[in-house]
Amino acid sequence: MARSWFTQPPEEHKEVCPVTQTQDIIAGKWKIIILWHLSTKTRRFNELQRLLPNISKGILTRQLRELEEDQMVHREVYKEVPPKVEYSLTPLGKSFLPILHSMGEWSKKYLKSK
Amino acid sequence: MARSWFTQPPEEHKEVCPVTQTQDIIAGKWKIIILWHLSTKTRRFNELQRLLPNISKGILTRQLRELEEDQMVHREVYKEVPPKVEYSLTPLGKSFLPILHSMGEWSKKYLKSK
DNA sequence: CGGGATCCCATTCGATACTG
DNA sequence: CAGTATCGAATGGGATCCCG
Repeated sequence: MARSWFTQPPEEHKEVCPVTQTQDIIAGKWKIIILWHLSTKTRRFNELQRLLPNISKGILTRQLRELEEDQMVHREVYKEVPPKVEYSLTPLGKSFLPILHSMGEWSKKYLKSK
Repeated sequence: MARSWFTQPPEEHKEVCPVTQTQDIIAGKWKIIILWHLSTKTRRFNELQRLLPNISKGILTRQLRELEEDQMVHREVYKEVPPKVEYSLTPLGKSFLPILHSMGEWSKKYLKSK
């Protein structure tokens, strides 16, 4: 889903639904799982890729860049050879963890695992 | 986003991330706003369409059907002429409202409105 | 009134090859 | 190691027409 605006009739009353704003941030296919894996510790790019076995580099990069744009994730580049890049949650990212947690609890409580 | 499974290497350790399961349910472009409009009261099809000015009938129907499949929304058909259909939240749908609310609060608290 | 069926389009995902 | 670039495939949204 694209970053969607919830617009009233054009030009009339543009308004953003706050819940939708939240939704947009975590809407990428892998974003939630990335946040989950970063919730406990800082991780390197390759580490994340191993944790997400079916993701390709390009996609992982894009998802991380978008989370970075939204200031959920911090990217720390070490100028070494070979390169080393570490990803971690920003304060904003950490502040979102309770919601992630409650989504998980809700799922386990109410959704029959299909 | 499609209903995505978080799979370990094929055939090896299929597992569904609970948080992702939750995400999948509300991932449709209009689902959150539909749930929002149903949170206070039962509404008819046309009423929902008026509340969501930029949605087409086909899409609204599809979003509602998917919410119904996921048992978030109940569809009550009155056998009248002209037809009358009412949508309301199921108990499952209602149980989700606190999360919707906390997503909204998080957004308003931490996200600078762009 | 409340849809279903169809077609089209934009976005996103994903595979592959290449690179500092 | 951690990317970038490119391209094709899949998904989901939207418009339009038809129907009981």
